[in-house]
Amino acid sequence: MFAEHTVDTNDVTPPPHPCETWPDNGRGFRETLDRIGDKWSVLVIGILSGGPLRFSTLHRRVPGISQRMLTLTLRHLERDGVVSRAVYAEVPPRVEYRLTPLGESLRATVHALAQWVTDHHEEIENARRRYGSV
Amino acid sequence: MFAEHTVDTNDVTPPPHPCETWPDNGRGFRETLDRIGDKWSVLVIGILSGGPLRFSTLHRRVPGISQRMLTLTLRHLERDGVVSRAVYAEVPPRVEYRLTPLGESLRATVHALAQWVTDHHEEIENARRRYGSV
DNA sequence: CCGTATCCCCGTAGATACTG
DNA sequence: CAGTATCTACGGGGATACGG
Repeated sequence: MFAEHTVDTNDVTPPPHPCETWPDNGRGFRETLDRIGDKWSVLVIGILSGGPLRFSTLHRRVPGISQRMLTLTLRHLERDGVVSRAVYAEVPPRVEYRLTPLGESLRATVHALAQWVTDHHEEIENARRRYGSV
Repeated sequence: MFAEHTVDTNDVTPPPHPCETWPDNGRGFRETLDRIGDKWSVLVIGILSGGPLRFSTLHRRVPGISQRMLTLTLRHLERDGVVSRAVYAEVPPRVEYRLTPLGESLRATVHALAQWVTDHHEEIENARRRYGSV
């Protein structure tokens, strides 16, 4: 997938590219990436990686998400096999969401992404200010 | 960041919170994530991680992107300090894009993401089929 | 070759109100 | 509590045509 190419700058030997074996040159990649790369999925996955949570708790922990979007996001993640949904026949009703094994396998990556964003948030802010108004 | 703890089945007792290191409880995270998490950025970053490329080459390598969206994506990445743009006064004109050091620091994460998607693409497809039509 | 400028569509997402 | 239902808007993004 991502091309094999040598960089002229110094000794930057890039780590081996994992994506050479892609069937349709990235379309499938994009398609799947859209699933976990939409507006809320990564955040929800990250929060659920701390353990199972019920709907309302999740709603409180995802800042700014609407009830509707949380529902939709969870449905999509459930459909894609990343999140599982358990309904407990109680009063009051209780629904718990948790990561499936597939979802768990995303933990490290999501955390890495979150870490990067955390580490470089300021840097990006500064770059944007330097760039001026766009 | 996202909590690493294990949760018992009832979440009555407040568990150690994810996102503790974020100033505004995740909003900044989402804000920054939107930048690199839009429709094309991750793909462009991944492809540029193979080395500098000119516009037309990039255009060919990002399957399905329109000229307009490639331009916009590159501008945003440039603004955020992830990509740099070099214009060479030649005939025919040549413009090269490459990752900045900040962009390079994203390489591992982007590749991890790409790897995950590659590894689990099929699995997700299957899950979606099992789930039925939505 | 490397873009900008326009037009326009349609999906995403918010607000609000209502149910099991 | 845990969702649906509906209505609406906003803007992302494609198609196309044109400029440097």
